[in-house]
Amino acid sequence: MVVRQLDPAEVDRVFAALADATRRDIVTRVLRREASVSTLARSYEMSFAAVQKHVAVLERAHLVTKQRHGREQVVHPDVATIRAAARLLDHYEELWRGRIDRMSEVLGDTREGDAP
Amino acid sequence: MVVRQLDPAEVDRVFAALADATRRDIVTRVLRREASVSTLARSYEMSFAAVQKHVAVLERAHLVTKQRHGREQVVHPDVATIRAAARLLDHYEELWRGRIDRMSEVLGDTREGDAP
DNA sequence: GTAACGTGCAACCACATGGTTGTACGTCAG
DNA sequence: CTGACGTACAACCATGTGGTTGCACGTTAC
Repeated sequence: MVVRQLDPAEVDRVFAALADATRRDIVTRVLRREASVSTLARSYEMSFAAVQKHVAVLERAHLVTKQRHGREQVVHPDVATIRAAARLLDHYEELWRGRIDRMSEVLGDTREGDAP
Repeated sequence: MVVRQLDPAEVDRVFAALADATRRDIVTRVLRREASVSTLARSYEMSFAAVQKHVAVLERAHLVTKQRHGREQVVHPDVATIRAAARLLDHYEELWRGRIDRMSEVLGDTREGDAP
């Protein structure tokens, strides 16, 4: 499967967006079922405007999209971006694996390496 | 394999730490080969103190550890945390998959669902 | 038409972040 | 011993972030 590549500035936005528990909760909620901004807002102990801002941050990071439906704005997840972020972290693990392999090579050690 | 669970506050710190290109570069560098703080500092167009702060942020997020070696402080990666973050994003994808399955069930649609 | 609802946006505030410079201290080389 | 190196830490500044309140505007319900 082809995963869209994110440029560094977009990676910044994605991880920054995920660095807040409320926003992560919004993502998990709309992954289960899309919801309007006001519906989401009722779930949290903060103002509507605050939730609106969180959704805007997620939208700028391309983690969610909004779709107008009458007077409501329905929030949908953008799984491609989540997948791209997951693959980036997987890539870090592969780097680590690569280092283990190089070390094993040097040491003449054929054991399957893993994190210490 | 068992992946250590991160509490929400730690997830905050991990993603916040990864939301900076310099810090991501530091992580990739020490994944390939551990390096002292001063060695890292020479690679970037900023002061030693700035790099030192970036390393401190990564350390607070448990993405790296420091190990004193003489007068040098050697930075090592903490792959367990990277793995935990990757698994968290994988979990989001599974939620999405779960929703697709529920939708398919309701619709009587047996096609393998994927992101639109 | 009117009232309530959902949204967008601006102004404001407290606080964290990313950078700087400067100072101090332990360690290693000569 | 002395000097250079690597580090730690504090003070400072500009900017971004997470929250608030208030207001304006389109949409739906009655």
